[in-house]
Amino acid sequence: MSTISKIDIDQLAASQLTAINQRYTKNRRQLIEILLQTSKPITINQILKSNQKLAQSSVYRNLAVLEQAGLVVKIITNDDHAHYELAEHILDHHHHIICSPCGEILDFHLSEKIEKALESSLKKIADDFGFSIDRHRLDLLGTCGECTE
Amino acid sequence: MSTISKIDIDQLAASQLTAINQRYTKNRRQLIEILLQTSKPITINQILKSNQKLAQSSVYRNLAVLEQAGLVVKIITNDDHAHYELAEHILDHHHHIICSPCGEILDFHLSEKIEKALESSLKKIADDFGFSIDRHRLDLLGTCGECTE
DNA sequence: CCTATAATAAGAATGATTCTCATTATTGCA
DNA sequence: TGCAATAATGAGAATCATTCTTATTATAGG
Repeated sequence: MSTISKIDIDQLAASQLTAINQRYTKNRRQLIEILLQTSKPITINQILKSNQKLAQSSVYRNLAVLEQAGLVVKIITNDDHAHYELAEHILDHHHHIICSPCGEILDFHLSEKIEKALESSLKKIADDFGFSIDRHRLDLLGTCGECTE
Repeated sequence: MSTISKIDIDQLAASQLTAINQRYTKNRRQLIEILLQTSKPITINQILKSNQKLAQSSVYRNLAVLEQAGLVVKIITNDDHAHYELAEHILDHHHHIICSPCGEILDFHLSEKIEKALESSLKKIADDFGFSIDRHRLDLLGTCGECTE
C-alpha cells in the first residue's frame, strides 16, 4: 500500500501536468480524487455515477490528458469498457486479476524476488527484440468467486 | 516452436468445434490456415487483405466461434484493432511484446525456470482471491526499433 | 481588471464490432 | 441419391464506446 499523501499527489499532479503544458483544473482534481478513493481500476461509467456533475466528454478528455501526463493508466481488457487507475509511482507497481464474466479488475502484488527476476529477464528480451520498454503488465484471467456461484 | 502438423490441427479444430456444436467449415479452415502461416498476432484487416474472398462479417463471426472453441485467442491492446492468434496448445505458451506507436505485436518466451516460478506464484495468488484461473498473460509495452528511428 | 489562451460540456461524428435476415451450404435420414 | 431440417454465410444496417466540434466559460499573467 502506498503512503503518499493527498498534498503530495496534488503537487505531483500539478508538476506533471505543467510539464506537458496542461493545467490542474477542478475537474482534473476531482478525477484524481475519485481514483485515489477507489482501491481498484474503474470505468468511465463508474466515475460518472460517483460524481453526477462531471460531463462525460470532459471525463474522457481529462483522463486522456492525465494519461499523457503519466498520472493515470488506461487498462484495456476484453471487457467493453476501459478501466482507469492511478499510475504506479502514485500507487505502486502491481498487476491485475481480471474476472472475465463480470469484468471486475483487482490489484495484486508479486513477491519482490519474483518481480526482480522477471524484470531482469524482460530487460534482456527487450534488448533482443530491439525494443525500448516503457513497462510490463501481467494479468491473471479467470472467474471470481461471485461469478462462480 | 511448435511441431504440430497441419493434419493434427485439422483434427483438433474439428473436435473442439464439434464439442460446442459447431462445424469446421471452409471459411473456418481458411482462418486457421492464415493464422498458422503467420508467426505473430494479426488484425481482421490483415486477414481480409490476405484473402480478399473472405467477408468481413463472417471473419468477425468465425473468429468469435473459434475463440469460443478455444482454438483462437483474441488479443486486445490499446491499439484500435484487436489481434488474433492460435491458442497456446497449438502454438505454445508465450507472451507478447507490443509496440505502442505502431501496434505491432510479437511473441516471446520466458525461460522455463522463471515461467515455472511465476506460475506457482500466480496459483497461490488466485487462491487468495478466490478466483479460478484460466490463464495469465504478460505483455512488454514499448517502442520497436523501426518506430524509434 | 483585461486580454489571451485553455478548459468545459452538449451533442454530433466516428469507426470497430455486432446484429439481422435472406440466401446458400451441410448434415443425417429415408 | 434425394429431401428436409438446420447451420453457416455475407451484405448491409445497427450499436455503442470513444472522439471530435464548437460555442461558452474559466483561468493565468500582465
